[in-house]
Amino acid sequence: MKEKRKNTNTEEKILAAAKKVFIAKGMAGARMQDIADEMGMNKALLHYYFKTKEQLFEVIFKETIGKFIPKLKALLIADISLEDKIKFFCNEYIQMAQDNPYLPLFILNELNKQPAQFIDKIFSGELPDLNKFTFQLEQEIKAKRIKPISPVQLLMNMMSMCIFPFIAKPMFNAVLGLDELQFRLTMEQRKKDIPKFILDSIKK
Amino acid sequence: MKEKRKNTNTEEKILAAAKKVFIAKGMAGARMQDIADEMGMNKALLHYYFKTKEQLFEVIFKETIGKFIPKLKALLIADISLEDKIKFFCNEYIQMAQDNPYLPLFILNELNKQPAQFIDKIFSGELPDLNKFTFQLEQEIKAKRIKPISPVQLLMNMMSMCIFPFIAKPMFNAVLGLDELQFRLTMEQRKKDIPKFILDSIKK
DNA sequence: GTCTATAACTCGATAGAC
DNA sequence: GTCTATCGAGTTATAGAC
Repeated sequence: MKEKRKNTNTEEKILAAAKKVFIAKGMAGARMQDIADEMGMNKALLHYYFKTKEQLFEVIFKETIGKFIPKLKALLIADISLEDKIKFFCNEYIQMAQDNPYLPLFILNELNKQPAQFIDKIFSGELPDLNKFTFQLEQEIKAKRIKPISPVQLLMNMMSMCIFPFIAKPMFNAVLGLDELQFRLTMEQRKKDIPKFILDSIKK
Repeated sequence: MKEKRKNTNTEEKILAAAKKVFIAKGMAGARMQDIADEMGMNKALLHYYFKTKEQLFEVIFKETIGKFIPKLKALLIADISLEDKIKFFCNEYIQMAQDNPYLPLFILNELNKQPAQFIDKIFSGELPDLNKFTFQLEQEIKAKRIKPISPVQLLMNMMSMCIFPFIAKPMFNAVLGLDELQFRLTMEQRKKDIPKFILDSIKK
């Protein structure tokens, strides 16, 4: 009983420390020693609970991405207006990146290394359903409420504007002369600015 | 004479092999062994021509990126209308990515590993001058020809929409159901669509 | 369960033969 | 100039004491 309790407790501490380190340094950059230091215990223990570094990472990754993807899938088929969909989408996307700054670049790297397998993994074998979104868009266009635009171009624009700044953050900070705080505020602002930018462009 | 010829020849072979490997795996992920294998010779030779891995990387890097950045810097301060600037910028950016499909992700990875040094390297110590662009934008806003928008948000939007699709290509291809050809055509289309999308959004 | 010590491995770099 | 063999630093993983 006592062992079980301790076990669980330590396991959680490891996961918390590992998440912090993995997010800060990425899978390749993270050292098992860093994780041990972060939790104030020793390396060997990590291997006792999670056989390999790979395995430990896998657990963290699945937990982080596992919550986010279903949310996005659900949003695409939700029963709300196109305008709200765009607003919620940008908000969720940017918030996720703010909470997990290292994740986007990591995902893109894995994606490019093993496209098919990786897509299968993150979407759990079921790609998001775009029919509803496409249909909504077509309806708005037919009703002359928005200008003609393909769902492909619209989705590309929306996702790009939300995520790319996080990946290229050091460059933006340097070129645009932002510090950490200003960057954070800029991205906070973009939760509203991107939907507005998009809607200003497509609305008639 | 013979040695000199051989020397140059081998050096070029090394550079070609190294470029391939570095771009595919990044500085940290690349192995000297991989490069040696790629050119069908042995590791020690690499160190004979380029003392360290770092040095070899440096040469490749400068050659690859060295052509593109000055073009962009020049464009920002060019004496053309804001509208044309946006059009040319998107065109150049997308064309570069089409010609070097692996370069964007490579650059972003290196950027995130060693932000300060990397920025110094790619901009050769001199950051792009945004004053002219900012001034032009302000003029247009004052003249009520375009809606208020900060240069930061505008540049972020523009760069994001041009580059991100190349980095996330496998995901877009899967989710949006595109094949290689359709993707290429989509990006070709975006050379015109992105400027239009931006201008539709900000023009009054 | 947790620790210390160390084995096992990876990889950049060098020595030295040809 | 090119090769084989090996060193040495850094890191993951394991053995074994407590």
